[in-house]
Amino acid sequence: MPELPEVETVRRGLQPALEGTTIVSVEVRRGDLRFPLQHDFVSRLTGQRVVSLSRRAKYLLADLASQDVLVIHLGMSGSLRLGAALPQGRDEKHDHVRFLLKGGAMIVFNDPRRFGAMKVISRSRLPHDPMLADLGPEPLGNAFDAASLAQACAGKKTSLKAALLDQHVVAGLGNIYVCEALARAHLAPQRQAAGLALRDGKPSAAARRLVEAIRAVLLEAIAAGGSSLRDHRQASGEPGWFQHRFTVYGREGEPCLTPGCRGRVSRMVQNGRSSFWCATCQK
DNA sequence: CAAAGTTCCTGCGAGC
DNA sequence: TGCTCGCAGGAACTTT
Repeated sequence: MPELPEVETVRRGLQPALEGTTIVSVEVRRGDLRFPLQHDFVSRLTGQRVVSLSRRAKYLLADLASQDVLVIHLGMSGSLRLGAALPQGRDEKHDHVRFLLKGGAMIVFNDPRRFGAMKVISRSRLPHDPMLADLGPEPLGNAFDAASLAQACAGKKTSLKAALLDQHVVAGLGNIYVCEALARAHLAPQRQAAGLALRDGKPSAAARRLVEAIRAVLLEAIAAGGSSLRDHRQASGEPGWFQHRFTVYGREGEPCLTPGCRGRVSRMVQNGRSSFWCATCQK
């Protein structure tokens, strides 16, 4: 499941092949992704030079010389791979879009569940596009700190878990990294989000711990090439390695890894999603 | 308005 | 062994 670290890993893998290169042709094998590809998707990309490849939350943004931007979201099971080799367990039938680049390289969008999305948007309209307009701050950016997180959670009646999954609060986290960040911050997922709110104008210690935990877990995961459960691969085809460093995700019944804690990892369902946590050290 | 529920889709693993 | 079934989940959309 590509969350921010997985998307960033893909971005770094593709950047050298893509930046400064021209898209020679685009082959659409299945255009019915999360929503259908635009009618002029191919024509707006063909012959265009890619100026840069960047990322916003879980979105990849390929800036084109034409002032258009190709926006890509990998959804649940999407991947972008470089070259022709098919990753293990992948079927060519899920290769939905192939980009042939000048020089002969190819980038392939593969997505069994077709929850992914692609769209070409003019650069000037990008900030107003519904996909990106309402996203919260980048968790690794300067705008995200304990005060802003507390502000975003103020008055929320939902759980902390639900708030962190809400892309308006902070953009780029998914189920795995929310579980991991809460474990590191020793905060229970079912805690009220509003409990992080400012106290006497200052962010709570919990908010500060949480921001640091989010940052740390994302940076470590990026350094490890992301997490590969079923789907994610680095652009090279290599799996990421961070799944071996999960402290709670997928570890129901196993011992808590917090030093000195004798608890075990529990699982519960919140808003239809699994939360893994240690009831002993997450309060 | 906010929050919870539903939906999209397919592969996989558990259980019979 | 081979089948069915439930689960996984991001985000848009619908309902409460």
